[in-house]
Amino acid sequence: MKDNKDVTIYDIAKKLNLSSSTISRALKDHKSISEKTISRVKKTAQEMGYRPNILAASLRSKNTKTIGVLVPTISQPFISSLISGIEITAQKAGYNVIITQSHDSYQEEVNKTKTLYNSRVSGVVCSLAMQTQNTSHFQQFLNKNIPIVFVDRVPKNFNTYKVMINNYTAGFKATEHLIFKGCKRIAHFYAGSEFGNLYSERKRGYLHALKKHHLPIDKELIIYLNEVTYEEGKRASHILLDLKNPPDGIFSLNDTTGVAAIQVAKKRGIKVPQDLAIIGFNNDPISHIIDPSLSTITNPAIKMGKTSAKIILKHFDSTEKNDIAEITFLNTEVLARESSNKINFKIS
Amino acid sequence: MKDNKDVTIYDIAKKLNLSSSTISRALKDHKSISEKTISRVKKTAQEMGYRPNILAASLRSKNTKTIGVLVPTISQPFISSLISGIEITAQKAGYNVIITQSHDSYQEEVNKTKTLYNSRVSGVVCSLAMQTQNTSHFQQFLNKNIPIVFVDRVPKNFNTYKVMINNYTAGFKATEHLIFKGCKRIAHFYAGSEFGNLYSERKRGYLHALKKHHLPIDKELIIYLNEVTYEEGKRASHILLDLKNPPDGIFSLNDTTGVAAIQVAKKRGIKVPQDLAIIGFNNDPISHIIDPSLSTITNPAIKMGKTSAKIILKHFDSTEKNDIAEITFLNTEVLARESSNKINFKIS
DNA sequence: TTGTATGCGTTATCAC
DNA sequence: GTGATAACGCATACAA
Repeated sequence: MKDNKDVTIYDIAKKLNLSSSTISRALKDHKSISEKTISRVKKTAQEMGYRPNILAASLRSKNTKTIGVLVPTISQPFISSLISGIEITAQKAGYNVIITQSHDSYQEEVNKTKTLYNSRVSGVVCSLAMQTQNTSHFQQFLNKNIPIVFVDRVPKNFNTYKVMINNYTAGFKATEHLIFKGCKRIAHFYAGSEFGNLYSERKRGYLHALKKHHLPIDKELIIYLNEVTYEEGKRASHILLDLKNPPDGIFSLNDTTGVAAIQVAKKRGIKVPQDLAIIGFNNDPISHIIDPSLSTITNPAIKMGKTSAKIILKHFDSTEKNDIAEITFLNTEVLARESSNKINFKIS
Repeated sequence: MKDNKDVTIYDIAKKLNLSSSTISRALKDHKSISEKTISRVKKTAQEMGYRPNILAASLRSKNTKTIGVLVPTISQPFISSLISGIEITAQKAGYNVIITQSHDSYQEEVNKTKTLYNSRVSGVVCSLAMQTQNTSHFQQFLNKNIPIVFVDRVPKNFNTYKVMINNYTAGFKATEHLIFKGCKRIAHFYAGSEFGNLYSERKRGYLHALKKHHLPIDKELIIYLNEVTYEEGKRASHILLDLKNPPDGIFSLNDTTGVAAIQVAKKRGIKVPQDLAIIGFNNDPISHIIDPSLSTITNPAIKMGKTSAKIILKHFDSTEKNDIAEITFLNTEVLARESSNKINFKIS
């Protein structure tokens, strides 16, 4: 019950008539220590209730065994799954995970990088804030050879590890899916700057699919969202449905806004998918709860997290730091559900 | 670009012809240092690119300024919002947040407490695993005077800080809401052990509401879920609707299973809320996406997180550690939506 | 195989 | 108002 002093390697050393360095080595299964000593040391360490002081170890070895995570907001299905994946892999390897949020603000992102930097994290996993236009605030990590993995929302011009899906291909597949279902006038929600290339890549895929299938590109069908929120999704949907010539399909940049589109359509008496087919992105829980269920593109959040953590761990093991610009692409799939289930006539 | 050595207070001291202790004090606005020196020191610290080594500081002062978080799973709306709240408050006070998950396993929870303990966190925020039956693994924190705040899923017999809602009252209110809407046979989903009193408290409120309004308690309407998952919610719903005398209302322990109930009912051609009124718990995003929208009980996740962090911070400031068993109750409200919107005849 | 000595960068306790 | 010095607990280069 008392605020006992911690047992140190010196205490163990004294008890066993050994030196502190022998204890230190024995506890780490150092080669040069005899089996017998090792087991003796470990046993008494156990008995004395020794716990290593990782602070001292970190100070000495200049390695905190901590991965810093910087994301827009924790409380989004995709992000929280991502973090979950990071945590699982990191813990297995004996690494702790520190989390910080930028709340999609550039300034907060800059501040939080400083926090992580000062916390001397061993590595960083980051998904950029929507506002972020340049990434000079991440340079400090590279200067110290601290690996940084960008995930999902990755910067365009910054040579480092990246884990992502091919948003261009995904956007293409999503749009083509609607085309295969018979849509002729497909609208699109996008957002963000050209810098964070995620949404603009999806848009590029969208445009290419239209072109490939000889469908006209109508600028009034391409709506820019100021934020990727439910409210903005509703606003955009109303704009589309107010058009003289409304769309018969929507490829939305995510599920939240896709769901908003379904609800607006339903409220206005427009049938989904018969009059309006919709496909979202991410496979959030809401996408299969909404009625009709929302077709979507899978986005492997947990796997992204695990992969990001693994890359960081691998970086520590390898001595050659050449492949630091490695980009890992994970697979996505079209998840066809009710919201796009029109007559299926495939153009081939 | 180089792996430069970090600037230390010694470097600043040398440059200014001062002692390292003066630098240390100046950087912390120590009273006994002159204004002039303080500003001189801070300026050159800035210029030299000094960053404090919090590892060394932590080692010396035995304070990591870190809050450890231990939750079942990060990727649940309620939990991720909770963490978000913790992070916001902690960061403002200069504290970092380490996250760990128990995945609702008792053994993992024990392991993760050890991880946090060895990481020498300054305080702990924890929501218990479903399986957890005893809390002796948390005793180590109290022994070291490390404050621990249990939140949402709190233990029954463990004297420490707790932040929660009054689940009994909430369960009562939810049930009474259905009664006011005209339900006569109200079913209930519950789960967990008696130890984690959260669900059993809700059940207690449910039972009391029935009693108060002279409705019979029918055991076949009270279904135990092995897990609080969508699948279990579906299984339970089918059991209920297979009954000779099925219920006309369900109070579900959370929104996920409440949504499952709505979907099962719809699939079986049972009208919600006319034939079956349903109320959930938590106000998860899915609850207002489902059609008909799910009435629910609000559960202030972000506020719980912020409150938990504040309690820990307050604990550090206060010298008297008497009120360590303080329990904070946050408010909940009935959110009446479509799934319970039957004819409204109030019994008073 | 084990021991000795030193430093990691702070903070705190004296002393002046 | 400032300085010298000793911890904090561990890891490692160098000796033995």
